[in-house]
Amino acid sequence: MEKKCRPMDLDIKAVEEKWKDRWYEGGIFEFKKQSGKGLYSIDTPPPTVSGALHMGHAFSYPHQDFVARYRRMRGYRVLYPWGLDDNGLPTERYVEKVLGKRGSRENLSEFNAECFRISTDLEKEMTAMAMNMGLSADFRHPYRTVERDTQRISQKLFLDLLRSGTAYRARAPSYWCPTCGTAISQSELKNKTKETDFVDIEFRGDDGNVVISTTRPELLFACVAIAVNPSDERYRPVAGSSVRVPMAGYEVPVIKDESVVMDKGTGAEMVCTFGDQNDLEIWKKFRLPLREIVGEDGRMNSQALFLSGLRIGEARKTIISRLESEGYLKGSRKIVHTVNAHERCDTPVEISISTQWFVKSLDLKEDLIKRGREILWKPDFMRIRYENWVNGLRWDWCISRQRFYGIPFPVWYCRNCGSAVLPKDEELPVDPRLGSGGQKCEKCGSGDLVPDTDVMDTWATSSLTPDIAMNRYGLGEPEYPFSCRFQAHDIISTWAFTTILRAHLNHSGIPWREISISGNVTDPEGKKMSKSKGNALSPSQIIEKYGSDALRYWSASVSPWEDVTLNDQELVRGRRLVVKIHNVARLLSMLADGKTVSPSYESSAPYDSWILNSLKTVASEMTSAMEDHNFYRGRLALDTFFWGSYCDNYLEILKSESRAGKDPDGSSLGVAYFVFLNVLKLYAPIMPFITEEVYSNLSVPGKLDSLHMERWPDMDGITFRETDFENTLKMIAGIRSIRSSRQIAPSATIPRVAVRGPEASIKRDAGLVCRLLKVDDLVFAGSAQEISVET
RNA sequence: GGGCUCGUAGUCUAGUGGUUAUGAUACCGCCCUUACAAGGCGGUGGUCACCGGUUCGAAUCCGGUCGGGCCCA
Repeated sequence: MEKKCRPMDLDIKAVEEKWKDRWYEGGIFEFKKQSGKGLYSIDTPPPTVSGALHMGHAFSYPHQDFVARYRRMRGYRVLYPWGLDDNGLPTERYVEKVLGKRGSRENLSEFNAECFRISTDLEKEMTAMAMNMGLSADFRHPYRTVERDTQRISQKLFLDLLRSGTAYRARAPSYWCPTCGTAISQSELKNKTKETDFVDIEFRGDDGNVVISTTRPELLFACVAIAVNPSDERYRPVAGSSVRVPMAGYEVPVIKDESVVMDKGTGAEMVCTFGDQNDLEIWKKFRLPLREIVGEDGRMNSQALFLSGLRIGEARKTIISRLESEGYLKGSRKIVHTVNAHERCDTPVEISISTQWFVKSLDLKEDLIKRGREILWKPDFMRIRYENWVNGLRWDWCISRQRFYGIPFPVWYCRNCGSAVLPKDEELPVDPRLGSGGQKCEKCGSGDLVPDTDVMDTWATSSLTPDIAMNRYGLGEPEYPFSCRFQAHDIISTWAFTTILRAHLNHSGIPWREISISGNVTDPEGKKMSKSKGNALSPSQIIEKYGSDALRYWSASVSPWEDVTLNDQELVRGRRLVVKIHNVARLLSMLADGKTVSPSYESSAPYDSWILNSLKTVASEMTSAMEDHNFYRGRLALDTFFWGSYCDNYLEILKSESRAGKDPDGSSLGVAYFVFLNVLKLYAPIMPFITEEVYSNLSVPGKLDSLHMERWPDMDGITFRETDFENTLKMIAGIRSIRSSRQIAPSATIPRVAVRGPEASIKRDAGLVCRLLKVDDLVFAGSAQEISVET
């Protein structure tokens, strides 16, 4: 069935385009450095430059913007930076995908130039999308994590860590991704469930044999011990003896350790360097020797005997068949288990020994938890997740990556004496890979230097976003810490953690006074939205269909830390609200009949007192919701007030009274304008476009260039006349209900209505109700506490 | 397996011990009414996941079970 549509005189898209251009070209959201109090600084998440902005951004970015706009209206100087995270593995992999080739050290400058060019193009798109969302960030002064300034800061703060001894270079175990050919950190891992062979291998010894179970038979020649549980009776005879590694001709001890699970496989396991985290723990605890058999390229090396040169998967097949033919294989079954994989490429990671840069964090657990508690977490339970992560740390933070496109380590090594050679701070940034710049070794004076060829982990730089933003906007240590960090809960263990760590190490403080956590976006089935699942919608599709204000309205449809479902209910409602606000403005201007109206709250009419007091309540609810970052709570209260009270009742009454000549001096119209102007201000942070448009057309004196420069409504100091109007509203509802159930058309009059209830209210507003609802005769039918209506 | 968290009409959601559980959306009925049919008015729709406990009283507090999400092993 087709709906009849009146032509719409509101072009939402054109309105949004118009204001976007004016705001950003007029630079009204530019940060102006000033001394004095009242700075509100936001540490924003610079999106990773590895693809377009997605619904996760569209959900959480408006939250920062609500707060930025709210704080601005409260008179704060708001620092709301716009940054892009465009160095490191994610961008590099994106570029490799676009170009269809791999980066390499041979043509480093060329490859990095390509990375820069391609990411610059993508960043233009990303910034345009952020503007489409109506963010009030300072887009004129964006920062990039790959630019020279950032490199200088990142290198400088790294050198500070080096000089204070909290950054160190060591040959130590770290996670290694064979596909990306680089070390990675604990936080870059993800779980992957995998079906694999769980095989039993016999180790023979003079004091008896042991059959172990393993999922990593290809690491047989990296075996350095057999471990059994101390309370396992089955292995009492062999515990403490030595057994021979099959086909390898060397012996390993049978050791006892509580960590061995007795009912997993045969209850005996082989300890390899390194099959998993547990191997590493046992290796450290028993000071076992090291046998490295997997090379950096993911192939087995010469220590792996006849497996040499094979990839891990091939080596596994080969060793299983050899063990079988030689009679060492005692059993095999398929199991599904979880392995650690690299989040960027899905490859199961290895643990291997290599020389890497680390930042101390294991020794700092207590300090880091203390720092976490100095910060106000919104909501507080997210702090628990942070503390769980800190308590569960098992590695210092490995920050070096054997990749190309990133911030280089500002370090050379003297070929003569081996000591590290560092640049002076004023020489930064440097790229040692491109030459030495004439440095000499301080110890021996040699100029024969080799560069450090690694680049920093992307988090090593994005953990410095407050420092980067301060530098960009000309602020310094007095402005540290920032007021608030906004980020999603899935990166508490990466971004929040590393930023708190760097603040502790580099500033001996906290990075921000508050952290505000947001949730993820799920599809209507509750699944996390992601490109790989094919369930992702793009923000531009949503904006195209519903408008940016509606998108923002949706993003205020749950508590921000909750995961939100993308369904169209709130988007539909948001767009309707845009239209509604527009139409209210039209009605008011019709009632004003071309005149300028001074908003005022001087009126003695009961309905005016009622709406003014309701406004005061809703304004204070909205304020407290904004302070708590619970935007939905505020939005809900405002919706109910605006649509339910103001539009559906107050304006209907005003219209009817005004036409009946009951507002001769226009004092009620002044109240209507006063309330509407305040509604616009209260909606302004959430729906900046339509409110700005309507404000700009409103015929009231004393307007500013932009609604967003107005002061936030604060009515605590105003006392409005108290009048009971609830009974009148109940009369109206009762009569409307009668009209509807008897199917009386709006244009038809009702001859007679009888009302019971409080006499004073009924008699006072009988005329108003009759005019509003086309009732000829409203009679008082007797006193009662509650209003009841009959014909 | 552990930590955190969520579970309320078809769908989304409000509600931190007290009337008959809040709105929205969807659906149904009436209506183009001089702001608004992208609308108005009215209405149907709920075992507040389940089990037990505390209490005069529980969606709410406590314990357990089941199911979803995130993080970790």
